[in-house]
Formats: sequence, structure tokens, C-alpha cells
Amino acid sequence: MCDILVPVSVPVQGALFEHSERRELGAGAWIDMRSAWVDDADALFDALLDDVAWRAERRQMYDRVLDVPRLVSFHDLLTEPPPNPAITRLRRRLNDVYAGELGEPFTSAGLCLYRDGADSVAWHGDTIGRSSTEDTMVAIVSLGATRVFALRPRGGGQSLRLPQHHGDLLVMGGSCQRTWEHAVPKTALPRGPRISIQFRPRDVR
DNA sequence: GGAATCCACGGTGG
DNA sequence: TCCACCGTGGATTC
Repeated sequence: MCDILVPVSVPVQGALFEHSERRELGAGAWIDMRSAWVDDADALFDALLDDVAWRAERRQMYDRVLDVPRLVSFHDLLTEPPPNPAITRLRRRLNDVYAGELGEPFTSAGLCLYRDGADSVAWHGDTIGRSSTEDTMVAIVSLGATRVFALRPRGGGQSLRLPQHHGDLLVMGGSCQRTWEHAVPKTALPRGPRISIQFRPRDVR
């Protein structure tokens, strides 16, 4: 792995919401990052671990049916109460800042539980609909163990590795979902559980 | 030696 | 009809 290590130069302190820490990725893609964005992240992590109805999914891949290497729980925030009221508060905070830029509010929360370093998600982009060419925004809150969030341009290029710590916020916007892919790679290093909350506009996973 | 990365594989569904 | 999607495991690279 030659790719390096991003936090490098990214100033993550200070007023994220002035967008002073926006990192432009090129071609209209950008990410915002903020560490320790979640208040009382310890309690939220513990509560979600217990309260969420985590689901294991299986997927046919080639000649086998495999367990998806993470647990998931999806919530449409417009039609059902979230598994924890803190999710509503986080959504409000995000909408206060981003709904204008987005043109519509975040309305859904997808939760993933990465139980250990063997849990992961492969390279993908979150597009709305299959053939859509429109940009969307995804906000990801991380709780629990630190895991690398990797980003790379579609079609190849240097990838970024962004360690996501307990309570961190990462927002991907602009063309990011179309022109970049992201992943949470497996790691052989010892890792405890991590929960991610992905806020999206509309009912997409 | 160990960890990370790359790549091929093909059924599914939009 | 077509093609993007995605998890694994072996090979390769770091």
C-alpha cells in the first residue's frame, strides 16, 4: 500500500461549517471532515449497539451465497422514529448546514455495524438510482473503533486513506459519488466494533 | 513475514 | 438488452 495517508494536511479543527476545511478532490467533488463532531459519542455508540435491530444480509456472489461482511439497519426518517433520538438531532444539525447546498434535506439514515477488522465494504459510489447522473450528498458519522475510510477516483488514481475516529463526521458532496468510489477495507489489525451512520437525501442505500 | 492491494470471477436487477 | 454492482481469495506488492 503505497497510498498515503491523508490527514496529512487537512486541518480538521475549527469551524467546519464555514467550509474552511472543505477538501476539493477535483472534478467538482469535495469532502468536509470534522473530528469529534458528535456530543456524547460514547453513550450513543453503546445505545445503538443495543437498540438497533441489526440485520445480517446474504448475497449471491458467483457460485456461493455469502454473508455481507457487516450488519445493517436502514431507516426512513420521514416515516418512522429512528432507533435513537440522537439520530434526529444529528440529522437536524446536518440539515441546518447542508440542506441549502443540497437543495433538499437528509431524510434517511443507514446504519452499518462493522464488528471487527474482517467486516468491510467494497469499493462503491452511492448514486441515487442506477443511471442517475445527478449529484448527491452523503454524511457519515463514525462511532467506536477507528477504521480507514478510503476514497479513490473512478478510473484509477491515487487513493486517499482517511482514518475515521470515534465521533467524527465526513461529508461527501458535489460529484463525489459519481467521480469517486469509497470503501472501508478489511484489516488484519485488531479492531473493535465500529458503527457508521450514513445520512442521505431520499431512500437510497 | 505480515499486511495491504489488485484482480477475476458471474448472477442480479434496474 | 445491457451493464454496474459487489465479496472473496489468490497473487502480487509494499
